[in-house]
Amino acid sequence: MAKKKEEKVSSKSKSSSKDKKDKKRKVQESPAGDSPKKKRAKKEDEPQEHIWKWWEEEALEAGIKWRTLEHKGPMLAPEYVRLPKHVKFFYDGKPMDLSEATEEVAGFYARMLEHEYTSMEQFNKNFFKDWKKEMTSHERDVITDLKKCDFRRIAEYYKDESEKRKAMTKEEKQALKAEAEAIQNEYGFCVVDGHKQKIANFRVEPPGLFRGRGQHPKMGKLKKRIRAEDIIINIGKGAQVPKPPKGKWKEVRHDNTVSWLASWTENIMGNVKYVMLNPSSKAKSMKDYQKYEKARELKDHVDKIRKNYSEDFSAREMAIRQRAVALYFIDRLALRAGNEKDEEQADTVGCCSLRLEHLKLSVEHHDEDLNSSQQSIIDNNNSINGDSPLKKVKLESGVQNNDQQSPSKDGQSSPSKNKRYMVEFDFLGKDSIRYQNKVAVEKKVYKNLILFMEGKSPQDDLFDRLTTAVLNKYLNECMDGLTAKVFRTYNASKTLQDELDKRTVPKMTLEEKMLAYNRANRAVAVLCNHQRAPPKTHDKQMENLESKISDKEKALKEAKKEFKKAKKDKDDKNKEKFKKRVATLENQLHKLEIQRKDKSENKTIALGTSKLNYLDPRITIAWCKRYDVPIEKVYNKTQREKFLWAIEMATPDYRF
DNA sequence: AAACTGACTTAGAATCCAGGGC
DNA sequence: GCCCTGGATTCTAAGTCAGTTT
Repeated sequence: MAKKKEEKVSSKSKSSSKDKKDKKRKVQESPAGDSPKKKRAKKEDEPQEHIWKWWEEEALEAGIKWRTLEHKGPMLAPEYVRLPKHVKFFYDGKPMDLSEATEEVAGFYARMLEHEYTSMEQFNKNFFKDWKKEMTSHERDVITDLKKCDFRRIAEYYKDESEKRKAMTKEEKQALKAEAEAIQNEYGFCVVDGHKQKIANFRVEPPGLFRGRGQHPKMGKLKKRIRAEDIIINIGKGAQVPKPPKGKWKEVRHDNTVSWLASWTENIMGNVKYVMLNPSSKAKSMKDYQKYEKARELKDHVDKIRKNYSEDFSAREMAIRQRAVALYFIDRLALRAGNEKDEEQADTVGCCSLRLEHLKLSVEHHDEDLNSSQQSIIDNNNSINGDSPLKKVKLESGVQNNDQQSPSKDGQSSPSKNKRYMVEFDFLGKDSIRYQNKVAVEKKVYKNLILFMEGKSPQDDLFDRLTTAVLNKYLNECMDGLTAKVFRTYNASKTLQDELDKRTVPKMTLEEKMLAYNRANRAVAVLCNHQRAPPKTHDKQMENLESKISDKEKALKEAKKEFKKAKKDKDDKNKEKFKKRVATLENQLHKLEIQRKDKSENKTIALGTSKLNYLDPRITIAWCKRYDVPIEKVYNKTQREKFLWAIEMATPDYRF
């Protein structure tokens, strides 16, 4: 199947690039194909009418993002529709009519009533304060206590509405779908340098209550409605400027050094928000490609860089030692750079912003025992070219690096003592995701950490002489364009490549190959600490699987019995029959068991983020081609669109 | 050199929806 | 044919990092 796609996209024709008007349509791909158009009613086939083979074109000059740009502007959020008269808000037990603005904001809160946000003090405090600002002076006089507010009727109303939507007839749903499609076609695309490109987010964010992650000081604040007057349109000089549905744009500009189509400033954090292109677009794809090329470039420099920072562990200047140790963490543990943050944001950290309270040091005295080194860093570091990232040590909760960990055999150790210098990290990182990891580090690193901590309090910065700017400036001297985040990309992709090499054997079944792939992917997700809340249904899902498995086991047992019986009876016909059945059942059971492993190992690990942002897609595609795994097995439609450039470029022997 | 601003990538949760099992 | 589950998609917050301003 992967074949078909290849042909469609294939660019063997050197002539290339002028095939702009390439009208070739999926529908007529194979006149011989015996499935004419019976699938009409089905979802329209992949709409690749035209593929922009930008990789065969000459690049635009540095800093220029486009030559021409046309679009219809963003779609504004629908106007607020008032509640029916009978849907009442109650204050202190009594129904109360609200002004339009007050009612709208009440509705935002009502819709979140089920959510635990509404039980958080900070959220309620912020909400109430902002809500009051929307009230008339009369309302403000009456409504003085959030606890006396009863939003339940409003919440019910919205719930009913969404139930109604779900219960609509087929025709109604169809109509709605058609409408959505029309909107997508109208606003969802733009034209860049003559090529139609999909837009990622053509709808401006609707008003609502701000939901920060973690302990966000601004949670619950009112996110204001964005009007045309707030929006800057960026568009080609010659292009027709879209008309706002109401009012005027804040500004129309023609800046081809940026890639966004529209922008506005959001009122909570004061950040600029942008309308940008979809990942499948040339602009995004090319950046993606360059990102991985940059990471590959690091391969040629990383040995030197590691040697340098190891030497810098003993530098005279404290700032340099700090830089070295921070870099060591970034490199070996795939930590993020860690910019400073202010009090207006959740308290989270990355490498450079670590505080003393985020790490604990300890020395462990181990009997000489090579087995126990399975997850320590030491073996990596002590060997001259230990070049794989440090693995996590299992802490209380984590789902860890799965199968083949040979349990270390205690006891048979020699009496010689072996000191291990341990650092235990525990901090909240991006999105307030907890990073917990205990690793053995080099002695020099350990001694430096003690030095950096001397005379400080827990809330003080570990690296007080270091900022991300300083670090990145240094990195840029090591290699052109090198920054802290390149290490994450590099280590992630390298890990995938190594793990796939290690885990795949040609004779594996497709399912086994997929398990191997997922495990390789998982190793990366663990490295990068990509977590997710365990799906609410996880336990039930596991139960379901278990019962399927035990059913299958029963059936298998039964079949085996029958087989034996037939054999004894010399009943050749049945013998054959049950032999076959046993084989299929065994096969099915095996698949189920693989599924079980996969699912349970995935409980709290999110594979998507690394797949989408850290793993050079060419590694995956080459693996697919080499081991005859259909690309559809690893990448869904959206992902195939995003990685089209890689599908096109990667040969079976591609290596990161 | 610190603070600020802007542009862009990376992130997990929420919501949507299709297709497999009954 | 209907319902439920789980993957796909959407959403937007939260990072990184460079350039500019103070």
